[in-house]
Amino acid sequence: MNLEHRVYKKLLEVPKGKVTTYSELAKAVGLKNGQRAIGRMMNKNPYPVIIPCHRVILSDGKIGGYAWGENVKTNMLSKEGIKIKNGKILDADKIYRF
DNA sequence: ATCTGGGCGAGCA
DNA sequence: TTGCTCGCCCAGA
Repeated sequence: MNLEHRVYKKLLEVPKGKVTTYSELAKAVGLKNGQRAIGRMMNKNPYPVIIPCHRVILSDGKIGGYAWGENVKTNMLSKEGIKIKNGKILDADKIYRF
């Protein structure tokens, strides 16, 4: 199982209604400062439907980018119960920690 | 609030 | 194989 799959699997641990950060995810798979690497993997996500890559946000609470459009990402999160304001989540406690 | 350098890994020449 | 670019970033100043 390569790094990408480990990342995807970790991401699947994040329950609906919660989100995680690139930083947390990176550390969870053993990367100290591989946040950008995580982002790249999400961008090249081979399973856009089964992998909830929209549940990954920036460590400062901002939504960040998204291959299909940041607005799409924002909408999806809203439907899952995450409150978003000006591109940032309101409830920091919604962030899932591994 | 803005800028900056650092950082990791996949893809392609 | 080596080298370089790019991407949904981060922490510090």
